[in-house]
Parts: sequence; C-alpha cells; structure tokens
Amino acid sequence: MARNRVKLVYIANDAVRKASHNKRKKGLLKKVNELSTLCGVDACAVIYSSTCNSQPEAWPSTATAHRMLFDFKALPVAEQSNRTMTQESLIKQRIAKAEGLKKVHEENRRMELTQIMFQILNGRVLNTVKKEDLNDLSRLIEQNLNGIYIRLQILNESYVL
Amino acid sequence: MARNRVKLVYIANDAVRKASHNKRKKGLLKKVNELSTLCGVDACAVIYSSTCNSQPEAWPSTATAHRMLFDFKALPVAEQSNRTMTQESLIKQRIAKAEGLKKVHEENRRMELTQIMFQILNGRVLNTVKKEDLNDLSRLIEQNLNGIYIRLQILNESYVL
DNA sequence: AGAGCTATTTATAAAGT
DNA sequence: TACTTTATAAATAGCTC
Repeated sequence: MARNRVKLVYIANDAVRKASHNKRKKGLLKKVNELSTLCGVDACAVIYSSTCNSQPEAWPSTATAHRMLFDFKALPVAEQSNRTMTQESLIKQRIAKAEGLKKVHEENRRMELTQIMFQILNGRVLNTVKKEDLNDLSRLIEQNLNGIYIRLQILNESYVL
Repeated sequence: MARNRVKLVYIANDAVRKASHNKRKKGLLKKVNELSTLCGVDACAVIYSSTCNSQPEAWPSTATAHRMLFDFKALPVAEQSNRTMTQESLIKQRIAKAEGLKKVHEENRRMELTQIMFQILNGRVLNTVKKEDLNDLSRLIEQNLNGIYIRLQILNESYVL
C-alpha cells in the first residue's frame, strides 16, 4: 500500500523484503491488539523470522497467549463438546437449508472436523508428551506431514475394505 | 478507521461489535497472508470467537500451510533435553560423541518423536474419528498446520513459565 | 444479521537522510 | 542499514437497504 500498488509475490530484494517485514509485522500486531480489545476476543499472531532462528518473532502479548492457553485447557471433554457442536451444527444446517445455502453447511462441517482435529492434536498431546519434546514434536509434525496424510489414507482404506 | 476515529476500547453494542469483528477478522487474515507471501515467512493468527464455543475462528491461509510442507527451513534444535535417557540412547549418544558426530543422537531422537507422533495420530484417530470423516480430517490437518503449530508453541510457552 | 457504499482513518512503498 | 517523511493504497465505521 502506498506510492505503488504491490503485487502479492515474494519480494526478491533482500533489503526491501526485510523492511517490508518489519513494517508489516508491526502493523499486523497492532491489528491483532485492536481486534482483541475492540471485540473482546482472544487473538494472537505468530510470525516466524526469515532471518534468525525461526522462533516466533512476535506475540500480541504474553498475557493473551496465557489466557488463550487457559481457555484451551478448560475446554470441555470430547463427548461434551461434540454433543454441543452437533446441536449447534444442526441448527446452523437448518438455517442454511432455509436460506438455500450450502456455504454454511460446509463451513459448519469444517469447524466440526477442526474441533476434532485439535482435540486430537492438542489435548491428547498435552497429556501424552513430555514438555521437553513439544518443540521438536511440533517440528516433526510439519516435517512428516506427508507421512501423516498417507497413514490417514491407509486407515481410511482399511475402513472401506 | 473511517468516518469516525475509534477509541480503542471494548465495543459495548452487540451488533456493532460483531460487525467490527467480522470486518477486522477478514482484514487481519488478509494481512497475515500478505506478510507471509511477500516476505516468505511462516505466519499465522488465531482468533477466538466472541460468540460460539471458544474454538479458533480464523486461520492463516491454506497457501501458508502448503508452503510449510516444502520450503520449510529447519528449526534450530531446541535446548538439550534433560530427560532421562534410555540406556540404549545413552550408548548411542556416547558412540556418537566418540565419533565426533551429533547425527546419531539427532536421528535417534527423531525416531523416538516420530513414534510418539504416530501413536498419537493413529491410535487416537482410530478410536475417535468416524470413518467417513477420515478423508476430510487428513485434508484438514494439512490446511491447518499452522494452527497446530502455534498451539504447540503456546503449550510449550506455558511450560517454560 | 448481513451486503454494499463512501468518507475517513490507517498502513505502508518508495524516497530521502 | 536503519530511521523519517510523504504520497498513495487499503481498511473500515457508520450508513442504508
């Protein structure tokens, strides 16, 4: 934004890219804080540095992150939230049908599955994995994503057959 | 921003707050994508809904997640684990040290964590997820990789403090 | 409640220092 | 290379429907 319109592609020039990175990081964090404050919701953003170590460069605030963690821990157990979600799903679905829309239904399903996913990939992790392993584990999940995908495919196959 | 300058305080009016929430959420996600694309860094944002359940409302982009699959640059290895090692691990480590290599240790650790990861991502999935959801779930894991990662980071943070 | 529409504010690319 | 300035692009508050 400014002086020139900018194409949404990787900035090749190192100096320019870094400058843009700094400016935009600052702007983004400001936005996160604004949204959080104005609307009373928890929000955070993490940006990995292009240079240095790829530890998160920025948080909205430590306090927010911790609050998010607390909320997260306090999530109801699987059965409970699944039931709640299902009820909500049904309502949303009904609305969607009434309005002749498929969008809501799809979004709803995405949310459902997302919830399941996070129950698996966070809640379970918390109880299962030692703290020293979390960092490396997260990295590993990324690196082995293809493997995960394939295994899920295999599981799926086995069900089908 | 606009028409009137807005004070950075919680918006009391429900309708106004929700409208602002939607607009700003959209804007924020766009910014995350822009930063990510322009500067070639991994970035994500998580926003908790003010209404519904406290599941994250927003993600980084699918594109970001996909990029992480490819040009992901390795994180520096976290601090040395002070976890008590198995005897085999210790032996292997000693050998590695004697040879002046860290490779064996790292490989060993990677295998350990991989095993843990698959235990979580298979066993739990198998018991928890309905068969018809597996396909979509696996796709979702890809799409929301950043979300998973940030949460693991948050969990990690909490341990540190 | 949500979908457009400006008038404004805000963010920022490029240039200057 | 980093900070400051400034012209311009983008985001969005308050409307209207």
